[in-house]
Parts: sequence; structure tokens; C-alpha cells
Amino acid sequence: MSKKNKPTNQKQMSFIEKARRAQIVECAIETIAEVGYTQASLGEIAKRAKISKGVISYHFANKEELLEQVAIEYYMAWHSYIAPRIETQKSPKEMLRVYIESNLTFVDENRQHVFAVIELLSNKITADGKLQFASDHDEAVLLPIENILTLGMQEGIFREFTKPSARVMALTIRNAIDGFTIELMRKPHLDVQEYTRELVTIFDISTKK
Amino acid sequence: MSKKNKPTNQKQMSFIEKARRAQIVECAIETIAEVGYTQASLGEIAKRAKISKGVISYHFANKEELLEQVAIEYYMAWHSYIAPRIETQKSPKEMLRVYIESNLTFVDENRQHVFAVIELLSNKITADGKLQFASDHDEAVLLPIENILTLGMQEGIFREFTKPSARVMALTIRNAIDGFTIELMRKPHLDVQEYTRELVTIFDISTKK
Amino acid sequence: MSKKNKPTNQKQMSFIEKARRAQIVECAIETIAEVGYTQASLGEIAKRAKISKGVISYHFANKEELLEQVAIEYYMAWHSYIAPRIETQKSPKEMLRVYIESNLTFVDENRQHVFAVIELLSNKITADGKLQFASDHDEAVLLPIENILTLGMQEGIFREFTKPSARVMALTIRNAIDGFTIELMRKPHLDVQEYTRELVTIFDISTKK
Amino acid sequence: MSKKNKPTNQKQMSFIEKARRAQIVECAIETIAEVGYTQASLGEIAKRAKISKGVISYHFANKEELLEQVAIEYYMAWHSYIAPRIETQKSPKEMLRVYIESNLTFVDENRQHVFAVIELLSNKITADGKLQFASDHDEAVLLPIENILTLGMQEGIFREFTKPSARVMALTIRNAIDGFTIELMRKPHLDVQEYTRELVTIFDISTKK
DNA sequence: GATGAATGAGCCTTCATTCAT
DNA sequence: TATGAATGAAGGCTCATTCAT
Repeated sequence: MSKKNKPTNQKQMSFIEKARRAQIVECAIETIAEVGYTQASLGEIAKRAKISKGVISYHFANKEELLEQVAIEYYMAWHSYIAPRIETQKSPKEMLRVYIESNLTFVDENRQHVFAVIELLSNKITADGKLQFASDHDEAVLLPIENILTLGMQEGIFREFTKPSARVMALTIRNAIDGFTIELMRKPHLDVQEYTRELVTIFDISTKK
Repeated sequence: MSKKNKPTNQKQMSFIEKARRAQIVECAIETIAEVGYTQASLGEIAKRAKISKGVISYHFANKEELLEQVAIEYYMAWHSYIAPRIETQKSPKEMLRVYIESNLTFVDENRQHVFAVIELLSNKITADGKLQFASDHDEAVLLPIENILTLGMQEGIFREFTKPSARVMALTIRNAIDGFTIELMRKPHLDVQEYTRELVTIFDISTKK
Repeated sequence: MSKKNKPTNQKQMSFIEKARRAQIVECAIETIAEVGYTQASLGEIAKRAKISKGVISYHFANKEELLEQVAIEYYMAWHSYIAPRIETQKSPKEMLRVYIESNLTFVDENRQHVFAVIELLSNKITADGKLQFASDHDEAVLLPIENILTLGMQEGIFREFTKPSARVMALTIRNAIDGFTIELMRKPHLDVQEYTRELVTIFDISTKK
Repeated sequence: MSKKNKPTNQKQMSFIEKARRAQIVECAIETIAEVGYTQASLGEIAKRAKISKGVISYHFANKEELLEQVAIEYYMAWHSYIAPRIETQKSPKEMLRVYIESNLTFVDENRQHVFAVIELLSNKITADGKLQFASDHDEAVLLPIENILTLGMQEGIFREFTKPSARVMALTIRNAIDGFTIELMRKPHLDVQEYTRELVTIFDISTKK
């Protein structure tokens, strides 16, 4: 898809290379979260990282690769935070609760990174080709919820869901989480625990048999 | 805040002035919806409007004012579509149903405009100063839902809501609608009626006493 | 081949548009001739034209279109200078003489433009895609000579030429002219008339029966 | 002229130093011949040589010195190929024939190196200071031809040549050879032997008494 | 009122060169 | 010696904005 071979192969990277990339990704996150996608130029990122603009180009094939890395690292962090917490739950009801709780906690504890990715995704909705990424992202994020819903239904704990209605339910849960994130961007002092409790309640009620 | 006096005062505008502004706003909506916020340069908008780039600058103090107008017109159209439909309902339960239904219908019937505003808001979340607008927007949009919830609670039809929990509920409903919009951008052939029914069900259940 | 539609259609251009383009092309010629292809950046060209860099981008889709225009204008000037002079000759021998003479005179009288195009072609030999142009250029330039040779042979004035040997002869004549141009770049005080006489003699002798 | 002392003095170079320089020069030739002067960055050369970019800077004061070396080695190879072949000829007529033949053979057998130098010279015609090199090159290359012409004239085998007319003749021969090279770059399957025969014929005729 | 023309800042990227290790 | 890392200048290009006509 891109002209150059992306040396995504992490094994080949030296320690210092990895460190620099990590640092730059970190600053990119910071910058995007603070000034927004549109204003987050390589120059701005470099300035905040106190490095020359060229350094970024040296470590990343282009801006896109950098942004992709921001998203990839986010997704990995998210997944490794959420997945184990859900897996240790026994009932689908508990799984759903933990899914909501751990997502909101994750957002709360990784505000900048999450904000940055929100910005990224927002700005890629219509951009050629990269719609793919946003779309992939969404499927990956939706699937676990749908699985929980299906499971709960099979176990007779949740109400009946057809396939489409499970999807709407999943989307609604996901939108509640993402919407919370945006609300948190606007109002950093939001009472996260309260919000979490409320969401758990709402979706506990609305999935109940 | 801006160098020029914004002639927001609509009374002073000649007929032709209003017509031109309307035409430009229309084209801006089209452009943003089709190519996305980032690609929607004044040049691109002008090209689609088959007018010179300068015309836009002539009628709008700057790009921001144009985009603001897109949002304002959206909000007015939205409000005049939604408000009367809700007002004719008697029970809060019906109000809520109609709120959801009419919002989704409005989105479905005004896709371009809604998509454009989604793009706009997405890209303005963090931008300096304009956080205000998005925020105002949200308050205006949230209030009616909160009112419905409060009313339903007072009438003993809805379950108990504290002030914060009413807000979370309202936000969740709003997020469901906005999230639906984004889903519709990605999948234009979505079954809107089915989605609507599901949402109504979800929030009917989750507000029930 | 390029993403944008080139508005090469000259009819659509306003007078001022044409004038500006002409001025910019003129400055591009000057710049390329004086500092060479590699150093002839848009910035340098703009500086010499005493205009902003953006003006060039405003009038030409990209650098390539500008350079192409330099080449096109050169070829048109060359053709309208050479063609009529040859056509008025009766014998192939005279045609050949006039071809050589008028080419060298043209070079002498349009030094900068010719130098610029030499630079252009030199730097496009290997560049992807644009090899085409250089190649087209060459065919267009070689054909008239081959025609003269063929004619002279048919009239029994020139010695026998097979098709390949006519081509080698044509190339040799063309190379002599282009080589003279380069020599003139290095030694501006070259005695052009003497050089012309000598070339005429050489190719008069070497085509004779 | 350059900041660093150029260690042109070959005596001082260690064996390994010489080997590295040779390897780099070799790769530079390859690169320039294949991708052209403009695309032949130090990075590209280093990549093909499978060495780090810094190595080149370590062994050559700057890019210019490297390119110069490419030219120097070319000239040496050329000279040691051509000179002995001419010297063994007795008559000027044969010398001229052999000059042309051996030049074309040399080009044919050293395509990459010759193409590279053509690229180099093309791009250095106007570049500051380096005009010198191209010029020196030319004198060195022209002189042998002029000597042959003078000799042939003195022996009464060639027609009369004044000093300037001998120079034009020499240039024309040289241009024929260089022009052939460029033609060969464009059309690698050119029949070199045929081309050679034709050139020999042309210049045999045009120098004859 | 409207336009085409012009501007200048900013963007991403490439690259020769320098330097610590 | 060799390397990877870093730099900073320059390049082509886009774009919101200004302005004379």
C-alpha cells in the first residue's frame, strides 16, 4: 500500500531505536491530546520532544507510520488491560460489568493516549484508505461485547438478542464508553466512579431478562 | 475576538447577501460531508460552489465563521424538527421514544448535514477556544433529554434519577444517537428502522421503573 | 497521467494569466540557464522573478508543468524558426546547409532558452516517465533530417543511405548541433559563423555522392 | 576550497582505505547509472553498497569528491583503453578509425560507468566551480583527435585543416561518440557494430583529401 | 458585490553532513 | 574504522487570507 517497505519488524530494531520511537510516539500522543489532530504537525511534536524535526523522519517512514504506531500501541495497551479482567469473570453479567468498569478505568488512567486516539479516529473517518483502520478497530472492539451478549443469552441470563439487535446493543455500549471519553476530555474533573456505576446500572438493566 | 466585526446581525443583511451565504454554507456542508474536514479547504468549497475563493472570504470573516454557520444552521434545523414532535407527546415514555425516533429519522434524512457537523465537532474538540462551541452545542442537546427524564421520574413512570445519574442517562442516549450517525457514515445501507426500534427498546427498558 | 486536469487549454486563460505564465517561464529559463537544473528551485525562480514562491504554484499545477512549458515553448520557437527556412530551399543539399545554419543561428540567438532546455533534457534522461518527453523530442527533431537525407538520395545528389545509416547520419548531424550548443555554453565567445561554416562543410562532404 | 584537506595523495592511503574507496566509487557508478544523478543520494549509494551512510563521508570529504573520483577513474580507464590502441596504428586514417571504433567499443563494454559519467557531466555543466572539471575533461579528450587530424594533414592524407577547423572537426567527432552514448542509454539494443561502421564511414569521408 | 491574483506561513519530506560511540 | 543517530537547511506544495480592480 505504501511505496516503502515498512520495517515494522520489531526484532531488527536496536535498543536505542526502540527507545527513540517510543519517546516520539509518547510526544505525539501528548501533542495530539493537547492541541488536537489538526495542529499536531511534525514540527510541533518535535518541538515538544525537544528534538529536530528530521529525527522523526529518521525513525518513521512518514507521518502516517507514526500515527499508526500511536494507534497500535493504544490498542495493545487497551487489549492487555481489558482482556484478562474479563476472562477471570464467570457470569456474562459480571463480564459486562467488568467490561464497562475496566474500560472507563483504562480511559481514566490513560487519558492522553485515549484522547489522542479519539482524535486520530475522528480525523480518519473519511480519509481515503484509512477508513479501513477505523473500521478494523471498531470490529475488534465490538466483537468482545457481542460475545458476552451471546453468551449471556445462551445461559438464559440476558434477554433475547437477535444478531442485529446484539450488534445495536454492543454499539450502544461502545458508544457510551467512547462518549464518556469525549465528555472526560471536556470536563476533566468528571466523577469517573459515579459515571461508571451509572453505566453499569443502565446496561445491567437493559440486558436483563 | 476576530479582527473584523462579524455581521452576525442578520437584520442588516441584504437579500442577496443572505442567499450567497446560504449557498456557500450549503456547499460547505456538501464538501465536508464528502471529503472530510481536513480536505475541505476554502478552495475546494469554492470549486464545488463554482464561485471564486475570494467570495467566501467576502461573505464570511474567516473560515471559522463559515463552519460555525454550518453548525448553527444544523442546530436550527435539528431543533425545529425535533422540538414540535416531542411537544405533542403526552407521556415522558412517549417523549423519549419520539426523541430517539425523530433524531434517527432526522439523521437519516439529513445525512450530509449531520455528517458534516460530526466532522466539524470531531475536529474542534481540542482546538483553542472552540471547545466552547462544542460544549454549548452539547448542553443544548442534552437538556431536552434531561427534562424528559426528570418529568418521567416526577410522574412516577421512570425509575429514580439523581441529577448526576440523569445526566449520565442523557449522555448515554445522546451518545447512542451520535454513535449511530457515525455508524451510518461507514455503512450507508444500515437498516435505520431496525436500529431505531432497538434503541427505543434499550432505553425504554433502562428507564423503566 | 497526473492527478489533476492540466488546463493546458490556452483558450481559457485570461490575458493576465498568460502574461504571468510567460513571465514565470521566462524567469525559469533564465534561472535554469544560469544556475543549472539542480539549483533551479521554485524559490530561486521566484526570487529572480521578484514574486512570491506561491505565485508559481498558483499559475502552474506543479514544477513539472512549468518545466514542461519551458520545453514546449522552446520547441515551438525552434520549429517556427527552422521549418520555414528549410521549406524555401529547393535542393536537399541546400536544405541540409540551411538546417545546420539556421539551427546554429537559432541557438546563438536564443542562448538562454536553448541552454535551459539542454539542462532540462540532460536531467530527464533517466527520470521515470519523463524519458518519454526526451524521446519524443528527439524523434521530432531527427525526422526532418532523415527526410532531407532520403530526398537527397532519391534525387541522386546524396550518396546511398540505408534506413539505419540515414539514422546514424541524422543523429550525427543532430549531435554536432547539440554538441555545439554545449560548447557555446562553455565558451560564449566562440566564433559561431566559423563553426557553422565548418559544420556545413563537414556534412556537405560526408553526404556527397 | 573545501574545509577538509582532501587526501588525494594516494600514497598515504592504506590498502583498506583504497579498497573501501574503490568499492564506494563502484557503487556510486552503479547507482548513478541506474537511477540517475538526481536520485543518486548518498543514502541510496550507501544502501546499494550495504554500508552506512557515514562511511562515505568518512572516506570522502564530501559528495563532490566522490563524484570527482567516479570521473577520474572513468577517465583513467578510458585513457588506458584508447591510447595503446591508437598508438599501434601507423596511418592517421587508421588512427581515426581505431579512435572511433575503440571509443564505441569502450562505451559498449563499460555502459554503466560511461552512463554515470554522462549523467555527472550533464549535471555539472553549469554548477559553480565544477565547470572546470567538465572543461578539463573535454580538452583532454579532444586533444588526441586534433593530433590525429594534424598528423593526417601533415602527411597529406587528410584535407586541409586550419586550427579552428580542426577543432570543429574534433568536436564533431567527439559529439558523435558522446551522442551515440546517450542514444545507447535510451536504446540498449542498438546495433553498436553497425553504428560504429557508419560513424567510421562518415568521418573517413569527411576528412579525406 | 465579485473576482482573480498574490501572499506568506506552514506542512511533510529529503538529504548532505556531523558526531559520539 | 565504522556506525547509527541527529541535525538543519532546503525543497515542493497547500492554503487561509488580503487586495486591487
